[in-house]
Amino acid sequence: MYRIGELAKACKINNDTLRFYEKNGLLSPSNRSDSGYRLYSEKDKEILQFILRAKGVGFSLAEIRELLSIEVDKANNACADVKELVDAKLLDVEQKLAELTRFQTSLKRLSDACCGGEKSAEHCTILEALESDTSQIRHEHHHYKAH
Amino acid sequence: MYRIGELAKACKINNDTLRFYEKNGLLSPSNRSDSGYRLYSEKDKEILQFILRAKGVGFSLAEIRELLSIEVDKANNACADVKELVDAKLLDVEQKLAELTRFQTSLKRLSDACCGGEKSAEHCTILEALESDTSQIRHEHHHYKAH
DNA sequence: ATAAACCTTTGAGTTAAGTCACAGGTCAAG
DNA sequence: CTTGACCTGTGACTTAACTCAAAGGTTTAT
Ligand SMILES: [Zn+2]
Ligand SMILES: [Zn+2]
Ligand SMILES: [Zn+2]
Ligand SMILES: [Zn+2]
Repeated sequence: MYRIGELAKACKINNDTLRFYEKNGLLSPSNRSDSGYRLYSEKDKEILQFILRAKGVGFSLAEIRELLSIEVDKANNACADVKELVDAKLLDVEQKLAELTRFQTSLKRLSDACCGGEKSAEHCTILEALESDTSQIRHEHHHYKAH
Repeated sequence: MYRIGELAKACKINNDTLRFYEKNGLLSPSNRSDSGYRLYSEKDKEILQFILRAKGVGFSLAEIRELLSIEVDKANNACADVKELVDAKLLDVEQKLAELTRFQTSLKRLSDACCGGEKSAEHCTILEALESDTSQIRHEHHHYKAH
């Protein structure tokens, strides 16, 4: 049996995180000591590691709660159920990737068009691009590489 | 001069968003009517569009505040200052991309290893991977493509 | 003149995943 | 027997970017 600080240290998380997971229905200690201290079993530790691994591949706590509810009753759940959760998350991640990739492309274009020199920003192509309607950025900078 | 609702509608945002931007030092209307209504000028509208475009390439409001402070005093700022903001954001975006890509890789590997069938999840490779220490996922699923 | 649509301010709620502060109880060592 | 490390519960705070509610004043149209 681990006390809260022992388990937290072993898994490199904060004691409060463990209390937080308990409050949010992810992991409750199997026992309490006479004086009310939380006592976690090996099995509890395994569940915690499950949670941390799931976090490590991008699952939110709400999603992990779903995974856990399947975990504890594998017999009455199908592979399909598990895979569905993974595939939904994958879609989610890919949508975020798509948005970030758009940001990256735009930012790169902005950065590349700007000379980055020490003279006045009065004609900086980045500011011009943000001021104007066009989403296209002119790659000719009238003081490009010059200043 | 636009009243708040007119400008909001023209730019497809919520009235409250405009009030929020004002409270947060991003955009204050140039005028008020006798009865206290906000009155936005064409110039104000352009600043709002600047803000929305900057949001569109991924900048946070705090970052946009910095961009705006350069915008209003271009003469005393250099291209370098602007480019620095863009490059910092680019780095930021690329770090987030890296993390999401790691998630994507892991999730794909998990998904690919699971048969997704309708039989019991008792031996689902996804759950096994999350239960076990190994970050490697065995691609042999003892009921892979079978069930 | 009255209803509808619009505006004002203030302040609270939302989401996610914790983190921290407080006041006090418990346990082991010396 | 006292110190220090640990534990308890409750509840407030954090970040970001809004969004909504309430109570009331203004404008416009009919
Ligand atoms: Zn330049
Ligand atoms: Zn520039
Ligand atoms: Zn299967
Ligand atoms: Zn499976």
